[in-house]
Amino acid sequence: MDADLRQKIYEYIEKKGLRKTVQREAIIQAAFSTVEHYTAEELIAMAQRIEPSVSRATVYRTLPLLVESGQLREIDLGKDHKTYDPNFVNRPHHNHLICTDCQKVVEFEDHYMETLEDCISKRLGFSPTSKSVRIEATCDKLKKFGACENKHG
Amino acid sequence: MDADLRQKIYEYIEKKGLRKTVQREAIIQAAFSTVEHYTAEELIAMAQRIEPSVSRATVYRTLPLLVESGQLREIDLGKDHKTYDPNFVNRPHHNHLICTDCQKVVEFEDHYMETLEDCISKRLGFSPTSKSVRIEATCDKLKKFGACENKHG
DNA sequence: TTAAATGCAAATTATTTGCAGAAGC
DNA sequence: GCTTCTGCAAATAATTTGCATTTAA
Repeated sequence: MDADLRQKIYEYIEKKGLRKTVQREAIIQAAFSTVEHYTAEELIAMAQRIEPSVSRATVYRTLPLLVESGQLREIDLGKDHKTYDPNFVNRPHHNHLICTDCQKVVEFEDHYMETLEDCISKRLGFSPTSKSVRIEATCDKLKKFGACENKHG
Repeated sequence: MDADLRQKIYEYIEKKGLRKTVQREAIIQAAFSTVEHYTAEELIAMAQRIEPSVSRATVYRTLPLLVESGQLREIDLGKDHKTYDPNFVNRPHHNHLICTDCQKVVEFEDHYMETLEDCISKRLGFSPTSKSVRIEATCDKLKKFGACENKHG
């Protein structure tokens, strides 16, 4: 886990007058031990592997902290649950493309979109704080070869 | 309500071998009687004003039909419920900006984004089927004048 | 010491579903 | 007449919360 990231989180926790607990420690450890997206439920499992006393409630209470601190991003992939993305610290401007064939999520960066976002917001009289771009798309491989990497069945 | 839109929906219903019922009729009527975004719950109320026998279950069962038919769009505004947008037929390429001060949703169109979407998808080996761009932003008016149109309190 | 954090289990909220009766074709 | 639809009420699933207890500072 990135030392700088850890420091930023603890700075945030301290600034807020919050406390350092073994459960939080484990959740933070787990939250940034991967570059994969995960759900709250998955994070519970990951954190419990580090510290079995971590409960569902504490994870659900800690997730908003990590998001507020700016180190973790909550993204919407069109599912009925929230998804968390630990990669925004390293790549703050990336977006997501979701394959409608295999549900795979591909991250991509595009700097024109940043510029556009600024233009649009200014044109409308706003200052952008965050954006989310989600593109759903079909896999060209599937169409050509009848197969898609992750496609089941 | 747009006659063409109505026709397209009924074409879809017929093509699917589905039936025309008073409840569906009322829900369709309600769904396209406004240009405002609405939630499922709000649509229930609107439809019941037209036909009191409309139930929650039927609205929830009809919404996916309207979305599949391509006449209604399900959008995500970062709330814990789905939002429906009846304006995509007229403005298929619009996106949404959400004011973090007053929660107002501003629709905007940008054709560069369309182009970008195509480029990005092709670059990655996909064909886009739908995109959603959501920008969250603070209101410049609020910053300058300490007021934001819809801001409460 | 004292305010904050925890686990548990119950509550909440949006949405879905099973079923028996009603209605379209 | 045979399905499809419907309303109802119960089920589901993700997330939140109240409370008694524990723990960090």
